Amino acid sequence: MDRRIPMDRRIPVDDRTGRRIVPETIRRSDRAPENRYGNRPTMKDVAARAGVGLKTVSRVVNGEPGVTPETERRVQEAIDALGFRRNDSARVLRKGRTASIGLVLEDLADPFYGPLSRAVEEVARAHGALLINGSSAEDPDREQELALALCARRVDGLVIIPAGDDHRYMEPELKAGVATVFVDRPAGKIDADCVLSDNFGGARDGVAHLIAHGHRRIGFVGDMPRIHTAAERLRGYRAAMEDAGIPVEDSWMSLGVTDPERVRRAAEEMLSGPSPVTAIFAGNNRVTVTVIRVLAERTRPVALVGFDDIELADLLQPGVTVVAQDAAALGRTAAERLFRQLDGTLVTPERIELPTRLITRGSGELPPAD
Amino acid sequence: MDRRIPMDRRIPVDDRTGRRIVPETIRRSDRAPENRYGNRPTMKDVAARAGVGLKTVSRVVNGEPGVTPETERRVQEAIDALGFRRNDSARVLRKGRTASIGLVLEDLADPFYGPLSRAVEEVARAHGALLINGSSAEDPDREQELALALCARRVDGLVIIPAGDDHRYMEPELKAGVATVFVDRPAGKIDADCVLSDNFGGARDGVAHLIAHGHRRIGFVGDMPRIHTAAERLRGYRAAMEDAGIPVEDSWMSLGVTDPERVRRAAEEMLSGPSPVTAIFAGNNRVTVTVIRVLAERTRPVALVGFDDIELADLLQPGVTVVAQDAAALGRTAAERLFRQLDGTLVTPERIELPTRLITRGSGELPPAD
DNA sequence: CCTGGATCTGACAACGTTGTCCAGGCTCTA
DNA sequence: TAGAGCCTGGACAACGTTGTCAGATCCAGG
Repeated sequence: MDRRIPMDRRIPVDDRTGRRIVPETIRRSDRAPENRYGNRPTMKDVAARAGVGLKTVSRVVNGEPGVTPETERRVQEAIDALGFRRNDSARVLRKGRTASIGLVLEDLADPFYGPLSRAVEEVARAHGALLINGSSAEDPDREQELALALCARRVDGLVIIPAGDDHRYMEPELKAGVATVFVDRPAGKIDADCVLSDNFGGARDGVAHLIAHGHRRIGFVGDMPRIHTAAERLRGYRAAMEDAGIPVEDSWMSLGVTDPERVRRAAEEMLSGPSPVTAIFAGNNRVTVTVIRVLAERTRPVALVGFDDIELADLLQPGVTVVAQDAAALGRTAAERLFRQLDGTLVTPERIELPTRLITRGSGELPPAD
Repeated sequence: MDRRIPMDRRIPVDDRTGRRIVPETIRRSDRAPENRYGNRPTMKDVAARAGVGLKTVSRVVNGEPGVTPETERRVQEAIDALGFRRNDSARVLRKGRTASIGLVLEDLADPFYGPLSRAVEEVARAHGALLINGSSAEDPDREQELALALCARRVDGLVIIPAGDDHRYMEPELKAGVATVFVDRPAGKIDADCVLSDNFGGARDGVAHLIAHGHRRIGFVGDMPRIHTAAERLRGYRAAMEDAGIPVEDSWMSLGVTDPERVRRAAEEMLSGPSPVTAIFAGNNRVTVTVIRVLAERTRPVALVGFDDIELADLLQPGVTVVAQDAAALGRTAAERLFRQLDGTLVTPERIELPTRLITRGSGELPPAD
């Protein structure tokens, strides 16, 4: 066996100075110095300027031990002089954790999601993670596209407010270890963590509240039953009516109509039909607002309970009685579960339901005006 | 000069076998083959399974030409079988553009920022970019921390709603080519793109509106003048008063008080002092809400104009007259300018002011009740 | 049968960071 | 003063992708 060290394996040495030649460095310097992030200096540049090795710079940047104060000072100086900022993209590639989580919202312009999103962000921040988000605009395809784009970014986890009802597209991702929590609405066709409001119980209590105040002809204005929350609230309405032994007439229900103009018409119809309702249960905040407008134009008082709280509800005449969800708690709970999945503390998917709260302000306590 | 190659610089050789030791490679192969993103397959894995080269997979994934349909089918099959998803982190590192922009908000729970943020997201989406965001919670340090963290992620650009008034920390980033637009409030101490509402003009018009309805003793409840928007609105108030030749009394102004309880006290004081105001101009949406509450408890009617529109303002008694900003337009304009910076279409920083709109609903048209 | 092009394919080197491991200098003890 | 053990610093190979470039393969035309 040949034990000689082949010549060409030796470190190349400059003939004149005797200094070792590090070919990479030399080649790099005579290329156009433009690198792609504008013109960001890299650790290599910092190292060259400080006259230290690459890894030493890395150590300083990451506060790792094993660097003399003097060296550290030199490196820090070079960092400041060059305006160096570590490239987290590269870091992520190397480390495998991105320290970021994704949030797939339904619509940020809906005031319900502001506090929810804010709560998720706070939890993420507490765990040192950034939040990447996007809105599905209630479109299942867009939800999927967004969720998968976030997975391609290798977010550590995903909080999803579902627009669709089939989430099998997430299966490979779940298998690959992407922590995932569905919030506000459950996941469809897969087994995953969900954090929901008690939509059924909340609606049932709200309607029962109206019944307790003497109403029997109670209208329900809700969203498409395809949406889980809408279906549950409808179920709550039916349950409360059934518990009270009141048969529900079809003309008292409006389902799946959401744009204000048509909600308005639906409400007006149930108020003036052959057996007009004396109270309305509104299935979500946007419907509630429209119904308030309709009722404001009428003289006969009609009782109203809305699902979701709305700002200024207490200042209206009468104040609006609502079944309030705690949007912030939903977001917080979901995000916390997500990080517990990442810890490994949490393994089995669960469905968590947070209670709702009936807030009486007047509109729900009006007696029936027959 | 010593021209010898030091022995210890030679490639290490195993004493017994004489073979060169390549430590990394050898060690790696007997390490667990688990890679870090859970266990994601890479292009290499796909290539191996499809029996093609790495680059061919890349070509298929990116829809590049030059792949036989048959090869493409094989690759696609392998991709599906393995559940491969391209790692955008690595892609970003290679390509230099992240196709993501950052948004530094003040507070997502504030309803004003929902539509703004949503508008930014829509524009980003139209340009194929993701949105990474975070809230500064009105804390300048947190704003800086967040903005720099986003830069470290190498976002292509940044939309910032400033909390602080010194943005020199962004200088190296701007120099490095990070597109940046400040929105709602201007950048401090640096020259950068800003998209603002016409806070001065809006406030002046709002106050002039009150004056036109006969008011002379008009209160101003605003935020800290350190905040640009607050300062401008105060300036608008003063200008309108001066234009009308009305000297302003100190007791009519509350500046920098923001928590509801203290706003309430401030409002009550200016309503019951020695020269009580007959109208109030509220400097932002949160103040407006609190003032509405105070006025609702009083019998003497007091006129009110608020800056920022609030939901349901039309349903209160009386309807609340406001100076409305177009939050969505602010966001859209800012984001569009950002992408034009990235295009290279836009070079010189500019300050853009969007007009506000006075919406009369009743509260601002009440006559003075002396 | 060879040549010349047009396809298609794959090796290889980046991108900027971090983990591993070794070298060289130092201090401390025997 | 040697040997053992620390401390500091640096070389090098990943991470998973894409750009470059050159090698295969094929077919038509001479």
